[in-house]
Amino acid sequence: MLTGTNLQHAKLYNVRIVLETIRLYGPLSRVEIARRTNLTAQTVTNITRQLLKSNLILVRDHIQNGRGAPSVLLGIKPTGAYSIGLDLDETHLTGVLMDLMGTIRQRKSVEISLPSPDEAIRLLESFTRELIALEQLPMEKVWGVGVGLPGPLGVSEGGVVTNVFNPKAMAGWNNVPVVSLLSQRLGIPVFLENNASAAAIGERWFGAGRHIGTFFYVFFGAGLGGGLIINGQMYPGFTGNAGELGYFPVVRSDAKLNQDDRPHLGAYFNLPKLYARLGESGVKISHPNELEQLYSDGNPVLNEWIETGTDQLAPFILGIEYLIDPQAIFFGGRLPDVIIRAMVNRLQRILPSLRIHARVESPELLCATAGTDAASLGVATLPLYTSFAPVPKSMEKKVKNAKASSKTNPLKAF
Amino acid sequence: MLTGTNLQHAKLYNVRIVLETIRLYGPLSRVEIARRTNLTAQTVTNITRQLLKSNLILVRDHIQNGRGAPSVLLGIKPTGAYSIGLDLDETHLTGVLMDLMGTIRQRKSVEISLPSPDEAIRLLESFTRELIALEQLPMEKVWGVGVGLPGPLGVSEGGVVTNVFNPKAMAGWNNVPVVSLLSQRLGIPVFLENNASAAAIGERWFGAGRHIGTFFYVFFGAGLGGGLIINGQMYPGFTGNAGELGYFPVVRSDAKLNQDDRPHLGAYFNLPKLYARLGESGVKISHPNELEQLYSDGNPVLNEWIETGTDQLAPFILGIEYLIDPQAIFFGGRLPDVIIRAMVNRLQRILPSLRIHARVESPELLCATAGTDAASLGVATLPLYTSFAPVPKSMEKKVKNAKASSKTNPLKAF
DNA sequence: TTAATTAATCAATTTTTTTGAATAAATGCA
DNA sequence: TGCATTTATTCAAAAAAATTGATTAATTAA
Repeated sequence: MLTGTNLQHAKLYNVRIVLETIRLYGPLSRVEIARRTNLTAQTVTNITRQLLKSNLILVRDHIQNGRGAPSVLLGIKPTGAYSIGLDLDETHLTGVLMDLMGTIRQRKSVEISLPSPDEAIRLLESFTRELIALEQLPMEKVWGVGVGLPGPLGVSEGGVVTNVFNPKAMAGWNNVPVVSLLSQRLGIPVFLENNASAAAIGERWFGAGRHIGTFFYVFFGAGLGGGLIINGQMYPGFTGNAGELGYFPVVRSDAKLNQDDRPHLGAYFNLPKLYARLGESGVKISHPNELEQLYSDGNPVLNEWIETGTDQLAPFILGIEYLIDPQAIFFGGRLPDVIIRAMVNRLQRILPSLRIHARVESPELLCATAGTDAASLGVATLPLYTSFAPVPKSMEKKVKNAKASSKTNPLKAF
Repeated sequence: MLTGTNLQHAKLYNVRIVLETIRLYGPLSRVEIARRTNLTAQTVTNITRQLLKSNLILVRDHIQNGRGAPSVLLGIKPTGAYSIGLDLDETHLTGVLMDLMGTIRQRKSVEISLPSPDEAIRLLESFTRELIALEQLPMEKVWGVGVGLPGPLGVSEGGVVTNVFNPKAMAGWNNVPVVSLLSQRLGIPVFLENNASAAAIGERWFGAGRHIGTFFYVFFGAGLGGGLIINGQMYPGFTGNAGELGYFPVVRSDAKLNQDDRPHLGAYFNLPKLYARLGESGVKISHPNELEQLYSDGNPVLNEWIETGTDQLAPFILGIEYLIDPQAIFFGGRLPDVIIRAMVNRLQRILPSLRIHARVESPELLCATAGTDAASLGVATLPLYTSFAPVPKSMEKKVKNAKASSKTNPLKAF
C-alpha cells in the first residue's frame, strides 16, 4: 500500500540515519554527522541529545583539528543493547550473545541430530537464558532473539514466518510456529529467518558488506543456501526464497549422489553426505572444523568434493552476475576459511573463461568476514536491524490503531 | 550516502504518494485517498488543491454512496503532461508521444540499418519535433524525452549513461553522449535506458505490472534482453546491467549459429539472423510483424526457431525463479503477440518437469500488455517516472547548493 | 420537516526543522 | 601575554508541515 508520511516519522527516519551514520563511520563529531547526512547542526544536536539519554551512543573522545573548539566525538555505546542469535539446523545449534557493535560477548554450541520441534524449542529457550546469565544481563537489555533455520521457509497467513517446508532435511518440522512458541516462553521479540539470508544480513551490518549496497551471499551450512542484499536491505523475494540456489536442479545425475534425490545443486555441498563418503574411505569426522586438518593433509576425497562442488557452482555464479549484477558475491558459512578460500580461488580461475567479453565489469568474489559463526551473528542482527535500519518503510505513517509494537521498540522514546 | 529528510521532502513524498494513488486506483474521492494513504482528510485536501492548480488532476465526477454529501472524484488529467519515447536499435526507430495516463497520442516508426551516431541524433531530434507538431503542443507541455538503446549500456563518470558497449551490434557507437547531444538540441530533459529495462518500467507503470511489485521482464528486441523491477522500482544492478541475459554464454555451440560468435543465449533470438535463415529457405521478410503470417502458415523454419530458442531459454527462467523469486515473469517486445504466446505456452509445458518439489510457489509467466511498442512506451515513462515515482530517494534532503534540476521538475511548485 | 450521515474545509495547535544569534574553547599572531 | 579568528555547539525564535476539533454543506432516512 502507498502510505504517506508525517513529522513523527520523518524524525524517526532521521534518528535512524544519524545512528547508522555513527555506526558505520563513527566516532564522529556532531558537525561531521551534519555534513554527512545533510541535516543541520542544530537537528543533529537535538537527535544526539536523545540518543545519549537513551544510552545508545556515548562520548568517545575530544579532538581538535586546527583552530576552534575541539570536536566531541560520538560513538555507538556497545553495551547500549544486546541481542541473541540462534542458528539451528539438522546437525547443530550455535547461540551467540551480541552487543550493539556486533561483538560476540558469549557463545555456546552443541552438535545435535535432527531434534523434534519440542526438543528444539526447549533447547533454544535454555540456550537463550544461559547466554543472558553468562553475561549477567537483565532481560530488558536484550532487544530480541533471532532464530536461523535452513531454507526454504514458508510464510504463514499472518505474515509471520513459522513453517519449514523442507521435509527431507528437517522431517517433522512442518507448521511449527517457532516465533510464537519461543516469544511466549521468553517474553521478548523473536525473529525467524533462513540462515543464508541471516548470514547476508550479518555481513551487511558488521562485515565487509557494510559499505557494499548490493551483494549475493553464498552460504555453506548443512547444505547450500543463498541470500541477497539489494540497496542495503535483505531482499526476500516474493515467496521469501530469493537466492535459494540449493534446490536448483542440475541436469546430469552424478553417481556419487543418492539415487532417491532429484539431483540438485545443494547435494554437492551436503555435509552429512560428505562425512559418509569420508567414512567409506576410512576417515571418521562429524564437525566441519575437522575438515581444516583434512584439507591441509591433502585428503583426496575432500579435494575431489571441493573441486566437483565448485565446478557445479560456477555456472550459477555466472547466472548471479548476469541476472542480478551485484557489486560483490560473498562466500561464507560453517566451512573452515581455508576451504572457502580454496573454492573462491578455483572460481576465480574458472569464471573468466566462461564470461563473454561484452561484460563491462564483474562482481568481486570475496570470503565472508564473520567466520563459522556467520549465521548466528546474522540472526542476532535481526532484532537490531528491525529497530534501527533506516529503511523506507520507517517513513510510512503508523496507523493509529495498529497494535503498538512500540512497547518493545527501543526507539519508542523518539 | 545516508541522507536525512526534512519537512519539505516529507511533503513532496506525500504529494507523490497521493498522485500515484490516484493514478493507480483513481478516480477517487479525497476521503478515499486519505483512507488508502493513512493521511488525514485535511492533508489530502491541501495536497489535492495544489495538484488541481497545477493541472495534474481534475474533477471527474460527483457520486454518492448512501447518505451524506456526495464524493468529488479526482482523477489524473491526461493532458496535464506529455512525454516522448524513442526506441532505437540497429534495425528500427519507433517514436511515441504519450500523455499522463500512458495513452499513445502519436506514433511514428521507420526501419533503418545501423545508423551512425550523427544520423541517429538528427533522426531522434526530427522524430521528437514531428511528434510534438502532430499533437500541436507547446514545448513546455512535454516533460522530457526517453531514449531506448539495446543493452548492455555503460555509465560515464558523471553518472549519466551515455555509452554503448556493444561493438558488434552497434558498431561505431562507443562513447556517444546521447543525452547531452539530444538535450542540447531540444532544450528539454533527455533520459537514456536500455530498451529491456524501459519496457519493464512501462509494464510497471501502465501495464499489468501496475499491481505487481517484483517481476522480471524478458524482452525480445533485435536480440534478447531483460529487465528487473524490484519493490516497484527498476533495479539496474551495480554496473547497470542486471537482467541482461542476452550475453549469457551457452555451453554447447550450435551449428546454426555464426561461428565467429562466442555462443550466447541472445544468438538464439537474433532477428537479422532469423531473417537470413528464412531467406535461405526462400522466404524474404524484414519486419517482425511479417512473422505473424508466417507463424499462422506454420512455417517450419520459424517453428524450429521458436522451439529451439524457448528450450534454450527455459533453464534461465528457472534461474530467475530460484535466484530472484519474482511474483511474475513478463514476456514482451517487438515480436508479434502470437509468437510470444507460443513461447510462453511452451515454457509452461517445459518448466514443471524441471522444477523440484520443494519449491512452494512459482512465478506466473505472463505475456506483456504493451504490444510491440513496449520499449518506446517504456522509455516515454522515464521523464514522468523520474518526476513522480514515490521512491525513497525523494525523501532525501536536497543539498542547498545542488544545481537545481527544479527548473525542469514539474513538481517544483510543491 | 428534521435528524443523521458523510465529505470537505477552516482555524488553531502541535511537532519538527531551520535560521540567526550567542557561547565556549582553542589557535595564530602581534 | 593579549586579542582577533576560527570552529563546535547550543539557545531562542521562526517557519513549515501534519493534526485536531469545529464548521459548513449536501444528501438520505424517517
